[in-house]
Amino acid sequence: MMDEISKQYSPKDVEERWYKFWEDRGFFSSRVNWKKKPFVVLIPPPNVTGILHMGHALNNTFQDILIRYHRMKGFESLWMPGTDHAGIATQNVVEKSIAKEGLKRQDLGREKFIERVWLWKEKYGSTIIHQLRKIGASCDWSRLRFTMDEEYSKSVVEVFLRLYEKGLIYRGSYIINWCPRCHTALSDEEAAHQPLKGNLYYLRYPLSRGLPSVPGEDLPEYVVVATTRPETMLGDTAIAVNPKDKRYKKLVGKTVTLPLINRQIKIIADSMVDMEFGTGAVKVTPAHDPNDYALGKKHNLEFINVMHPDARMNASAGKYEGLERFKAREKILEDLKGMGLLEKIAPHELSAGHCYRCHTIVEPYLSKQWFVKMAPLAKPAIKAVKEGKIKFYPARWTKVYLNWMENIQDWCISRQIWWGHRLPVYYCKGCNDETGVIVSRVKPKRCPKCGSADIYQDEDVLDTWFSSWLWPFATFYWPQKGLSPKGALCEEDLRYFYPTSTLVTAAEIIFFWVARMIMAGIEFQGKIPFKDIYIHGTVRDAEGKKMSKSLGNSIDPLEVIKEYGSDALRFSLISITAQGQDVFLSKERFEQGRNFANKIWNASRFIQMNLNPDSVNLDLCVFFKKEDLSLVNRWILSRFYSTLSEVEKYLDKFRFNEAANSLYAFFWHEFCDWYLEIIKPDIRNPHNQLIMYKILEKSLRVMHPFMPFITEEIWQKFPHEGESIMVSSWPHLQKQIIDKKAEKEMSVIFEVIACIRNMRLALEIPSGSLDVSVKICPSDNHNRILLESNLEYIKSLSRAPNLIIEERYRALGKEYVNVLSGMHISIPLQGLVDIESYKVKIDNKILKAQSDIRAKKSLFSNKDFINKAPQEIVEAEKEKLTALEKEVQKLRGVRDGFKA
RNA sequence: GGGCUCAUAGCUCAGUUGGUUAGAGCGUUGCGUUGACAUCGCAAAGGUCAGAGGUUCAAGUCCUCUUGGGCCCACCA
Repeated sequence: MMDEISKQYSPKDVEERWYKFWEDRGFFSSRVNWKKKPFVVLIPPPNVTGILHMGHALNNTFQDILIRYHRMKGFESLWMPGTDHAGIATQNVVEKSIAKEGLKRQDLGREKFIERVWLWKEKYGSTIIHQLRKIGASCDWSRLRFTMDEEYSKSVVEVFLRLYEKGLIYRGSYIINWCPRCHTALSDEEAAHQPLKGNLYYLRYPLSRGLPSVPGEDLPEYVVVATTRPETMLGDTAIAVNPKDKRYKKLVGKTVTLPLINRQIKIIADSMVDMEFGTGAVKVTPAHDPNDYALGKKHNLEFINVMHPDARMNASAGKYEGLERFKAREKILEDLKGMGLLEKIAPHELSAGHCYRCHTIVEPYLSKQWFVKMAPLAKPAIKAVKEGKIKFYPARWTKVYLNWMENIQDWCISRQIWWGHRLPVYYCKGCNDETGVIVSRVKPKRCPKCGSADIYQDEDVLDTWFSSWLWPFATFYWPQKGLSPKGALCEEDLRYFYPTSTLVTAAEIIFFWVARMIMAGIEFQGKIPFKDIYIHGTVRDAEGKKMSKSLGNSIDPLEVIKEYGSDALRFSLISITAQGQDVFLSKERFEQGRNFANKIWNASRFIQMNLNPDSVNLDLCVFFKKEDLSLVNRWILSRFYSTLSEVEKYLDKFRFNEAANSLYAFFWHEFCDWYLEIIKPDIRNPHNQLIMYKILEKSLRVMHPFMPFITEEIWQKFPHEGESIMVSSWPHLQKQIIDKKAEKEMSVIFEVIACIRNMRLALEIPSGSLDVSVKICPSDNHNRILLESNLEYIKSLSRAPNLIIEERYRALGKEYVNVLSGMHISIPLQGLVDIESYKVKIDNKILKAQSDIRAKKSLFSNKDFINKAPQEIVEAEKEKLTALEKEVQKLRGVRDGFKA
């Protein structure tokens, strides 16, 4: 007995129930099974602070489709879930939360503050994990990992040590991106440059007097430099000009007096200076600009840091000490102006790095940080992609990746925040700064060099990405051996599931994450971490702006699920997202998915109401051959398998939208609109019963990865084998059932029906009594038999019960005729309509056909076409031409018939 | 400065290795339906594929340039 299907599909009643069912039965979890091939997807771990947005919904739907598809195809399918501790982001959130109690993190102290972060994480950190369940994500939750797990941290420490021992990690003072609000260093990737409207300030630096002067030498009173950041002038230790610059030739080696500070600074020459820009003379501030830093090193200049970590001016700034940097800028300009040393101000478009967390303008800042030497790691990672071992979809991202990798800069990995992996670096107070550095897995009791026990750990933590780049193998507990805390054998898991299969992510994190995972995978596992990388687009609003909470233009996926259902959300997102293109979303776009879900629901309901379950209990295929099936049954089977083949082809190429649209068109417009309508009058026929059921059941399985909930709900109500559609097998592609001849024949029938419908509309004939005659050439047995043997439903679908098939043209007097595939379709006019207007219509048709004929003929008059084009194209064109010529002939006959 | 990407129906977009009749969803218009579904069905209208040149027997598709959007990278003070 089948459960009845209710009239309305109501997603919220079913989604939660099935999700729980799947999870309770353990369908999401996977274990090493050497008899099966693994298929592994690593979730891009969302931040613990994250809440589900459309980008996640899109990203995770792609992954879930891949995972469910491969699971059904018989792979040991593992979707590894987890969250990222997101150092700065999380610290900021918790700082805000304690601020409500009037506390700063410094009030609590490091240890207490970290405790609070963990408490926060326990309470809110799995929000997004719960939300992912709402969209149906079939992650193996039993393997859930967190980048700050105790075990995960062991991987991080191990990696740090190995790189350090290899000489790939070093400490040094360099200009880094400093966020004055977060009080930490940032990597170059974390300080994205954004255009900024600013000014170019032209400052006069007076030439110092009392210098060795050559008699008769005509020296200017001052040198003018141009700068966008005048406040840094307090740290200037030189002026640089291009050695080729004639304007300044005689000034090289001379000294100027730095205004406001009255420091004597030299004019140096360096080819790095662009003569075209500004005045051709550059102020050099080695402690506040990366270029100036390089100049400073090269020319042995002094490095004067003029700011505190919070971007207030420090003691080196003289009387400006204590002023915030932009306040100091104003004051300095004012003072220079007063002294007549501000020559001019010109508007200037510039770009400045912004903190990726708080969007504060970063300060290029000289400080001592830890770095990873990247070039040696990049080398094999470049090779792997160039050799095609790792492929990007769409391929264009390959170039982006290679370009970055080939110009890779060292990676600043130390952060001056509290939440994160502490550097496994210790210092001995007994030794000096250089020799007292100890890198160790555990805190050493004594200094190995001097034996002192006075040892302390580095205060810094590692960049968050320094843990996430290990995700492909740290999630399998590398480098641990033996049983994992979750009871699996670590090495075995790693050996079986690594390398993973497909990574699905957005372009924004190719540098942050994807490239670094490739480097870490090759370095620490000796193997690439994944084979395919599918890069999908960004979700934008209808205006094309990136959807984000701060812009207030986001559509909450959970709201969409509430209103339309999870399957509708998934299907809509997938079907409108072309490979690698951005998606422009508005809420109405989810109606398409909702409507499709409803269509599936109602078609199933209809089938259930008309299905005798006994008729499908036996595998009736045994009892009849394909040839015994009616044309329409052979046709729908063929269309199903053609569609299946397309879906597989598209999924294998990550063309999800094409796969979704194939399914949509097949199920709705072929199965529902044509097939079910055709078999309706004869629905109890055992063949129809069986095929109808089979097509529905198999379609549900193919649609399941896209729309997991509704397919499960319906599948369970029909006769089925197994516990759940999600662990049923993917339909086997039976190519021999694809029947192009049946598809061709059905398309002739569809054309005839559509033609009659159109003629009826044109003549405005109400339903019911319509005399139609289809006249077929006596030699055309094929079409005659085709139409005669399918006459019943041609009549009913064209609502022309009096339809007759005739072998010869019989004059009906006045008639309206269409010519189609060599057939005359004719409706007697019964003197009701204006013949002249139909003559005009026919004349127009003749004209159109004649112009087509001319186009074809010119094609054939071209010898190159006949000689160079492939034979089958030429043949096809010939056929089209003869068909057109026949049509014109017949149309003429019809038109002339009117005259009779 | 270098690179990527987009421009196709009123709107939002598909269109894979070039093949001659360029598709979908929404919208519009007309018709229809008393038991699968109005969250429906049948139809229609609507496109010189941004512009110019080139390659080719054949170009929405490949190449060059132009125009106009979007994005990324880069040390121009």
